[in-house]
Amino acid sequence: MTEETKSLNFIEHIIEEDLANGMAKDTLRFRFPPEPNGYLHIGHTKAIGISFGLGEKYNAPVNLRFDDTNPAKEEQEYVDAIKRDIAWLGYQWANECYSSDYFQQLYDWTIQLIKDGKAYVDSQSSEAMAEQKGTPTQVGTNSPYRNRTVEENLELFQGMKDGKFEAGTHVLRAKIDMEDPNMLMRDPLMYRILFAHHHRTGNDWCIYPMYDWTHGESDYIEQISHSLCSLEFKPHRKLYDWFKEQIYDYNKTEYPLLPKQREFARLNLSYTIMSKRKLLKLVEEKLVSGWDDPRMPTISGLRRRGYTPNAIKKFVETVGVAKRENVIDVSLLEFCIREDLNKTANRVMAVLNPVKLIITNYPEGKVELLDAENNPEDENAGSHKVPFSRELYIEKEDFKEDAGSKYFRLTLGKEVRLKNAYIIKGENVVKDADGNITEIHCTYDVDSLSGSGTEASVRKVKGTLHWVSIAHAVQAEVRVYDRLFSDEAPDSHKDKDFMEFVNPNSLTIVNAFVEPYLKEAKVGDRFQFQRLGYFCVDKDTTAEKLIFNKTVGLRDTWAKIKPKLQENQAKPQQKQQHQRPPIEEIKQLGKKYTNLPEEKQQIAKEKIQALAENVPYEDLEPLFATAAKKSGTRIAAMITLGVLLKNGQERNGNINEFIEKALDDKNELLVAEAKQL
RNA sequence: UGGCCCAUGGUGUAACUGGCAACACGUCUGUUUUUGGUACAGAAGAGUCUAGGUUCGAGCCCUAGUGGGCCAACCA
Repeated sequence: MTEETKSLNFIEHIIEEDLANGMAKDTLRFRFPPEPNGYLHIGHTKAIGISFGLGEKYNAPVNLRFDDTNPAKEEQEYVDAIKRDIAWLGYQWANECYSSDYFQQLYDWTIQLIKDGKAYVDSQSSEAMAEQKGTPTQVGTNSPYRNRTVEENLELFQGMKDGKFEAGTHVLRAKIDMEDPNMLMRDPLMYRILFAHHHRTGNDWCIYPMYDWTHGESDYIEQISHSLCSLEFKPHRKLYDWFKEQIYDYNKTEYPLLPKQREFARLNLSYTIMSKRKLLKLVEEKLVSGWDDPRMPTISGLRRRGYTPNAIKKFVETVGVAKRENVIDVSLLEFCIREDLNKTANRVMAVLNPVKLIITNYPEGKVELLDAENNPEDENAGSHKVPFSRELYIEKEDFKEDAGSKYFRLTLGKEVRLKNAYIIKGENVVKDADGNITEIHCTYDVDSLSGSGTEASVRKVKGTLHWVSIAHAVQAEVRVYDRLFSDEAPDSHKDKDFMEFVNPNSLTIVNAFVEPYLKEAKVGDRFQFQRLGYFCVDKDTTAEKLIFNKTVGLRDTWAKIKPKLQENQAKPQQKQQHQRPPIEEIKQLGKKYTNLPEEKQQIAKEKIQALAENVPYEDLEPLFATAAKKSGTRIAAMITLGVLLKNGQERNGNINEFIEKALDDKNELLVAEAKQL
């Protein structure tokens, strides 16, 4: 058994506890309840991963339930997209459910509640009701309609259902407690009149149930054991429980299990937004090409960008589940996709920013078909042929006339390897009138062909370049993406709208040259463009035109070195430490002082003494009052005091008292320090 | 002038109350390499928001403070 015991997250702990307390494993059941009012994004992926992941872990069913109680915002397009995305991620739902399927049941229960005096029709304006609701710090007051008779309520509610009233004239409210500190308990709305076409129920209803009433009861009807949602629903839990307890009496034999709502922190990603409303705005204002624009953090966008379900799942697994607000660094997402693609994507060569390279000693008109390994990480990936000739394209970035020793690429008089081909040496350059390099001339070592086994072929050269034969190159459009927002948290600024941070340069279209092998590529195929990054074939590709999306770049150490080299010449600069006051550091050192082994204690003492040089007496004095038992802190204070006294601090009553008290202490270390003073 | 939730390296998540707090990403070194990728080896970086308390012993329990989040849609 090499099974590694992974630590459980808090939700798994809850489930394990429930199981331990006698809950039958086969009653476990979960659900993912999106509202079909937009596309799913990477944040939803966490919720999906949690509930579907739990389903897999416990072999329990997971329902996909569309929370479709607001016909004004919801559309079939979104239902289809949501199903497509979840299926693409590789999850299978047990049942496809719709809250709207429960409208009748919900209605029947509502009649019961009215009869039991637990709900009433209110006929005020929304403004009047809002006023009576109070505020978070102020209790509410009862509606004048709160005590309508059951008969009157029944009749009015029937009228609402029958379409006898205009929208906004009446609502149905639960009768709970207008003084509850939780505002959701102050007679929440259960139904409103809405003359709108519903994507499933058409015009059958003109009253629609509200979220709290619908969601919890949908869970109950489906007998969901654990209803998991994000943190902002925590206050709803009290209402969730209230409704479910009222209903329980009506149907306990049919629906014996009471679901349990638990909340986790939603996922936030740096440099992007996670709000369907805001994403919709980007779509509507055409800042992106649609919900599936590869720059969008939607699942559809990520898919089109070239992300894989595995990478996304790994990502969600890695970020974990907890209750504190978090912002995940995009670098983690990028790590996950690179890790996956590194193992699975075939290597090819493509030049995005070309400059002509002529091998002057290579015969004109000669073409060789060279072997190119598809994937060094996968022995079974095979290889393909790549044509080589006298005139090639290489990246402009890969040549420099005057290069320093840190530059491993092509320069005059030095040798580099052309990937899968020969070793070449830079000879000279041809420039246009403006001084731009138009051609690079080089010579090649005839015996150095990759894989030929000759002595020359195994010579070590500093750099390896990718290239493509001009005569054989296929033109392709490459869409290179930068982050959609320039700010780390675009929607977290009170004073600025997230739209202000939209990066105007998030898309760059490049006309690239790719090796002919790519002519066969199909929409969705993923490749590594050697030395550049991962790319996938976009759905806009036609028979005439190949289009690639850049998924993510390779890790680029050179990109990090380059600016440093320039910087070093520019400025000497000393680095700014984030400084905490020295007394704070002393307190910290002191806290653990007594637990340290002797050797480390000595080091800590020296540190304290050094820090003490910069401690003003006013900072130290409060520490004299440290509780007797916190001897570590007192020792640190004593050491500090020693330094201060040495530096001319005068003794006073407080100081003497502190020393006296220390001399009487049972901690020997403290006594020793005190004696020295 | 309320209620609820949260607080652990730069980021995210762990840690049965018990030995100088672990893992991943990120950062930095080095080795290998026909990708300045990958892989491998290693390093730096927190002493767990603060103050009290309980305990022989607290990141974990209690109290208070501080900081952050959520709650006043006929949205979900």
